[in-house]
Amino acid sequence: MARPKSEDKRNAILAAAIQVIAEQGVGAPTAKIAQLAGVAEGTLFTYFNTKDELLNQIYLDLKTELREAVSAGYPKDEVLKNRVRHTWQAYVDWGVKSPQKRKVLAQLAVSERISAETKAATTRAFADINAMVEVSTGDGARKLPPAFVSAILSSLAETTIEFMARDPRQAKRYIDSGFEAFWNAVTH
Amino acid sequence: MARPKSEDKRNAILAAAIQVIAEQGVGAPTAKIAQLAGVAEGTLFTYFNTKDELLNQIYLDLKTELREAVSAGYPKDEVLKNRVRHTWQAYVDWGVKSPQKRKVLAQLAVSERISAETKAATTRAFADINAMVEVSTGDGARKLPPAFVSAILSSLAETTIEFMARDPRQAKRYIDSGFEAFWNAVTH
Amino acid sequence: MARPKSEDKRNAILAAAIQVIAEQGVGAPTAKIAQLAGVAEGTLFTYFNTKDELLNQIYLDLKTELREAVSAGYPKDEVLKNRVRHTWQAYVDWGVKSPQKRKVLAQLAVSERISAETKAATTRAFADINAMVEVSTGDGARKLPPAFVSAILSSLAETTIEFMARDPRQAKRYIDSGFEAFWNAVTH
Amino acid sequence: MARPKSEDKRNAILAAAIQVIAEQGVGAPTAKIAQLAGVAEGTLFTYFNTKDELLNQIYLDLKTELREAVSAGYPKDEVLKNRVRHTWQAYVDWGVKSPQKRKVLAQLAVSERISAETKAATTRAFADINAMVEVSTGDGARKLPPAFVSAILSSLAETTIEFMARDPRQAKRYIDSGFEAFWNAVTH
DNA sequence: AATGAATGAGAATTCATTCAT
DNA sequence: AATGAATGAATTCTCATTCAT
Repeated sequence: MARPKSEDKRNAILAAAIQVIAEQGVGAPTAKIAQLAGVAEGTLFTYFNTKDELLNQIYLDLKTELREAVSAGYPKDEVLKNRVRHTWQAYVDWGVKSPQKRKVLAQLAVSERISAETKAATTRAFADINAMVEVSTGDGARKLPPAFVSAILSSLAETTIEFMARDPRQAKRYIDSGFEAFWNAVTH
Repeated sequence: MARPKSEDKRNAILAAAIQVIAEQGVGAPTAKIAQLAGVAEGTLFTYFNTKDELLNQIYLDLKTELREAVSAGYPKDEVLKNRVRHTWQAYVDWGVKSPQKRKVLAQLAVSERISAETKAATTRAFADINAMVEVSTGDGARKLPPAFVSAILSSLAETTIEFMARDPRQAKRYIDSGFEAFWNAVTH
Repeated sequence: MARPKSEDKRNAILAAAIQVIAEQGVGAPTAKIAQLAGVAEGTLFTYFNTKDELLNQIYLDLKTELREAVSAGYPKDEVLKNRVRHTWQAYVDWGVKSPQKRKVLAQLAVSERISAETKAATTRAFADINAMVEVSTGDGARKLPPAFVSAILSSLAETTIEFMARDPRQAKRYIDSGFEAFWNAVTH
Repeated sequence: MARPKSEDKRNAILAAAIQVIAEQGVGAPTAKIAQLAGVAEGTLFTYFNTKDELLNQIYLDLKTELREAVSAGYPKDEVLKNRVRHTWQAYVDWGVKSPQKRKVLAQLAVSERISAETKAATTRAFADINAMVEVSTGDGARKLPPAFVSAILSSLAETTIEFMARDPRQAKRYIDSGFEAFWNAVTH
């Protein structure tokens, strides 16, 4: 059996697309992506039927990667705040480490080319994170909807990452202050 | 001396561009913008030399509009928390009222077509808001850089706006919770 | 009576057109010509109905100017060779002095925008020069058609002008050698 | 490995361009060229990156073709005058046979779109012809620079070709008279 | 008559996608 | 499956000319 399509090539295309889109935006030509991936222009289309399909796949992949980064090593036996802090740390670490991927995700998120279906799929994928967050913060007096808490975490983490990138010497300060801000935001 | 350039036409082009870009993204054709504005394709270019110039102008305009919305009616004699709350309210109100403009701003912000100069100009324009925020929150124990506080305000407001749009019946709840979250984030 | 149209403006447009076309070719925009002439874009068209009309006028003007330069001061009492030499000298002098006009004439001559009528008119205008040339060289043994002799004069003069422009220090040598070449070409 | 670029198509584009430019000038649309060549509009640009590149290639090709026409069958064992006559004849024959190519060459020569590099390349290519001319005429009393002699040959040949085209019945007479004129011009 | 904004038909490219090899 | 040439619709911008002022 087996599909002779090479997983390597597929990955090369995805990686090349991320790089080129980070530099040139969503309008980056498929030809340039193929070139950087080391495959022919037409080959790209044997792996992805359309450019939109490629774009959606990237979105999905990056969201999944982030989700996994955030989930990995979750210290389920630590006290509440430490567990949340772990999530925070993982999110920010991933963002700092992957500026291109972050940029691409931002571009795709606002582009009109990510289908509702793709968005729904990522939402589903993040459901367990939401759940975790719910547990984490759910016993406070004020009840914030878990999706809202998640969104706050994301947006504060993104903001924090940006300031860390802009001023790397203060990175430690930002990541700590950012977390305290988040913690206070959702627990008080 | 011939007919003067019409401020109306210029505004029509800007408005049309915002609408079309909100729908189709930054790649929206100038032809469609002109059509919606009710002018000939070529006319667009008597008001804006290039599409990029138009895009930068829109970015500047929208940022300015937001800034003014946020500044208007600032209750300088109120107690601290009320003043900040006013800013919050104004930001969120503007966002809720202007979903297209918000979308366009998001697209432009991540696009590669906004020049460094334009970005610098908006940063300068927002300087006084940062200053205001600094006063507002500056006497707390933890000192967050005012630009960071501003950024937190923006990101939490954006998040709040999105949830309000998604679930309008809970709008009041979100705007209040969002503010409390922000307030706790930056004052504790 | 009187046409309030300003002869000055008309001339300014013609002069500007020559300059701009010398630099940018026949495709030079009328807007740029108008600008250099110091008139509005539309004004150009009150003096010349179409761009082609302007082009044809320039062609006619320059040909006339050349013809007049060549005719002026014709020493009809000199011996044959001196009379011809005078013509030669006048042609070359004009060309050396008017590189832009020469360039424009060359561009227009090969362009498809000069009407047959315009060409015929210049041919007519040059008829007396041909006649003069005929007299000049007509008593030789070999009879070359006078139009051919004229054309040979032009082409050798053009060639000479080019070499003079390219290597101004040898200018004197070229103009003399060029004339001898022409004289030998048509009299032997 | 996919279909290779077709030399035929490339040549068809060049030929079509020559024809269309001869008719409409250098401003002829690439779309029309492509159409006449029987290829899609976009295909033209897989063979030539820009219109200017196409134009420069045509210039180079035509100059080369002329050079080869002039060099072919050079009778190096004939007496001096016969050798020069052969060159003359070849030049004029080519011109008479290729009115469109001649026209295009004339248009390109005065257009601003032929790069200095391209011009230099053609000058180099013609160096051996100049050399040949130098030998041919170099033992005369008056020494004309060989480049000047070459230029005189070209310009007289062009003039001759024009008169032959205008009055084909006298063609033989013109080509002979033209040659004698040239010969006398440069040897006396 | 003078002005310069308005017009819209092109113009040269670009680019996702198809298809012959 | 892989290649890259071929396609032609779409895009931004230009420009001669018209027209309101």
